[in-house]
Amino acid sequence: MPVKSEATRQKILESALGLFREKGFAAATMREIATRAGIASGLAYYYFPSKEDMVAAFYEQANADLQPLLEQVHAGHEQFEARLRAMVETKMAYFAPHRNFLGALMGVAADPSHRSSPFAAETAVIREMDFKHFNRLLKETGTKVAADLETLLPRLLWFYQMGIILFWIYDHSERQTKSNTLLAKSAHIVALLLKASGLPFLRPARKAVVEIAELILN
Amino acid sequence: MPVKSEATRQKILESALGLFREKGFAAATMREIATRAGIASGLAYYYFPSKEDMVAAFYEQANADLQPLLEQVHAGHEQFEARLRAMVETKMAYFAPHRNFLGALMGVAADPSHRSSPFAAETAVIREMDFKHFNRLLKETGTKVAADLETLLPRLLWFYQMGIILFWIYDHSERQTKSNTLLAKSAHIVALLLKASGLPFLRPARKAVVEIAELILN
DNA sequence: AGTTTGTATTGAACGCGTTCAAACACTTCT
DNA sequence: AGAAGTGTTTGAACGCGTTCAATACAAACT
Repeated sequence: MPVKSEATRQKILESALGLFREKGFAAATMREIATRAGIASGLAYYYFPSKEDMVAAFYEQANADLQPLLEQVHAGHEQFEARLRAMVETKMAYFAPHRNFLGALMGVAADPSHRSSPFAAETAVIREMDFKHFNRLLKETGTKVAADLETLLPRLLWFYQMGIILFWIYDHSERQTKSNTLLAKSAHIVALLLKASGLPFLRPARKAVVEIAELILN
Repeated sequence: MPVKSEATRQKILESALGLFREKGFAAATMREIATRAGIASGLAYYYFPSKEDMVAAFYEQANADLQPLLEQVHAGHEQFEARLRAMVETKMAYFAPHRNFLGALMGVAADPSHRSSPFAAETAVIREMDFKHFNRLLKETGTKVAADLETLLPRLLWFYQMGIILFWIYDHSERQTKSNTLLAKSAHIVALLLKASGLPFLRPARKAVVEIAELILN
């Protein structure tokens, strides 16, 4: 019966994430995680391939938790810019208690070959779900762009979001006000750019951007 | 006498960088580094605070080596776009033998609180030297931009360069052709943008970009 | 009822980066 | 020459993430 087993897995994960939040990823030792979970030191490896894979579990948990919240965001905002902002704000708010922990982690984030990087193959499922939300953002707010941009845009917006969140993680300003300003101003620019991207005389510029974006994303 | 001491330091550094290049940062153990350098396992810590600080020494070495090469680049290119490309190409060429090693490292690169991140306080000196080269690029190629942009531009170009190099490090395409295309196309766009940035009707757009750049850079 | 089979759990052991008291080497002073 | 001091070097030891043979447990079969 996998019931007993699943309970143990949860105990370990809770213990781990709690300690990660309290003292950061590096300072939380596997032995301490095991002690708090009330198990032997080796058992965590029966459920998780490594310490880092616990982070992957955290991402999955977070992703699942965020779905209903994003649903509310979609329902609550008609305009592109407002909804885009709300989407990113929602994620920041959700991750806020884990901000330090994410900071300790992000060491690893830029490396796509790393399991717990948001760019890694292992996190593809979560990424795809995110793409879908940006797709929905475009569709439901009636944001029309040229066909060549349309395919790329969800992924470009996802990159944009990752950039903002990365900045937020390392934002040392009081109550992260800088991040909020950055989000507000940049979201406005994104909205303006999308509106402008259809203008006939900007076609060459758009083509150039699309070319580069395709190079990077494919 | 620091003569003997400096020789030991060099032996250790050579051994370390050699092993880093051959098997990557993680796989090269301190004990193996010590063995190859012909010293006791603990001695490396007399010269370097940690394994990671050997990487800092590598950056410093690379930075020093690159100065005369960049000098040549300045001398060899009159036009902004050509010189910008050559600057980045020169760095890629220099780091090419260490590409894998850099990849293994970049895990840590995004984290500014990390000693061996290019964004860290510890690497500020090297960064400043780089800023100077971009300053020179602007001055010597007679690239004039509006005053509000001028102060920020060297740092923005540095960011641009870091982005390209980051892409290059993880570029799995044959002989990194994608990176070269990206560099060529993006350098062209940068040049066009700078020319366009002075146009009167683009003033609001420039202001918006400057505002965001100041938020991020300060 | 015992026996087998498969899963869940233990804790000692491994190699890693790092620390540190002790030993060594080399000047400098008496 | 010896003592004292200072700068190098050693290697055992520590705590870490991780592995794994051994064990406990629980259900299924005879």
